Amino acid sequence: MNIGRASKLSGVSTKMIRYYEQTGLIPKAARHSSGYRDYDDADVHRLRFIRRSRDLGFTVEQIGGLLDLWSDRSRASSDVKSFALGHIERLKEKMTEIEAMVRTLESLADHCHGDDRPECPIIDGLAEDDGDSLRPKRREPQRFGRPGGQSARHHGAAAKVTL
Amino acid sequence: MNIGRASKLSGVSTKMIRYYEQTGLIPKAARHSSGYRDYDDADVHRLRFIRRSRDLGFTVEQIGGLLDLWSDRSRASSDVKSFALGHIERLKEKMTEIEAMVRTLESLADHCHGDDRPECPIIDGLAEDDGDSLRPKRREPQRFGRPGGQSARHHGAAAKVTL
DNA sequence: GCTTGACCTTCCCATCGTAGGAAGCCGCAA
DNA sequence: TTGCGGCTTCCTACGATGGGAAGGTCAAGC
Repeated sequence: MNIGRASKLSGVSTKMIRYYEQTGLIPKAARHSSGYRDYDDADVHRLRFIRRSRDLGFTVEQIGGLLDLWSDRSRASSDVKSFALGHIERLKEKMTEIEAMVRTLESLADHCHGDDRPECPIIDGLAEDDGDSLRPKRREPQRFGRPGGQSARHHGAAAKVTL
Repeated sequence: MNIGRASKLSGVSTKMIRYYEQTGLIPKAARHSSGYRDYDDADVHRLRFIRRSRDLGFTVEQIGGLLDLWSDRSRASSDVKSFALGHIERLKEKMTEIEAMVRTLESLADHCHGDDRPECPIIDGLAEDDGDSLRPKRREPQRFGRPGGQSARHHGAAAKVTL
């Protein structure tokens, strides 16, 4: 079958199929005499595998590993499982980062009247001229030296999350 | 001050400072006679604002909007608030997507023995040859026609999340 | 003075996954 | 034969970031 058919059956765009071939994720497709790529059911099956893996957040590189695990009939299921668990961990880290952003933003938004006046704690929070924490807004003048409790640096500045 | 100093004070890399200037997010910096860029405290302040906004997951384009809101002294706080709330919504969507991935992966991993035998429901789930749902794995042969309850399509295939 | 090293400049390239488009060939049907 | 839709390759872009090369500048130490 042609690439368009394989694309429809697998849910992977033709652009991506060619890209995966080019980068070596999948082997070079057979060719008709016309030069058209030719795919069979096994190819489509693999493309589906790839699409599902992408849907689960694996990078293309990781999918290379998954494909190896798939075709390696003698590998242990523990190999796959640790791969998956590692990925789950990474996903959870992302969630934690985003969660921190949401919490920070919500705490800022909570204090914003959201009316037609210009004063706005959200913008003020972003514009604050102290260090990295944009949170508890300890605006009281005198308290220098580290306070006793749990105040500072609760969830300041998460790492990159690539939205 | 030079760009390196501004970078250290703001937490924005020199590369990024030049990039922000180039793309118009920040105005072109003043120059010394030597050609070196020259920054003042207000510039650093703005860079901090940008960095904090990035840390909260805003795109550079959105930060352009935030900077406008910041400098527009007559804008309503509701403008800022809706901006922020919209962003919070987008972040929560991302979280939901990632959450779905995690749930799917965990349900697959839960059924994987993770020992030295090769059988692995995780790989099998990715390789399944039916539609898009990679879940309840209703492998029983005979049950055609849609089953009664809540079975299929629970959380198959989230959209792009750009990990 | 001159050297050295840290800092600055611009310009180009790579990343990652995906998409758009141009120019041109192929296949099939009317 | 014409025409259209599909296929080919090649180039471009995105968004944010970093790496690095080739060369100019500055300040400190001799």
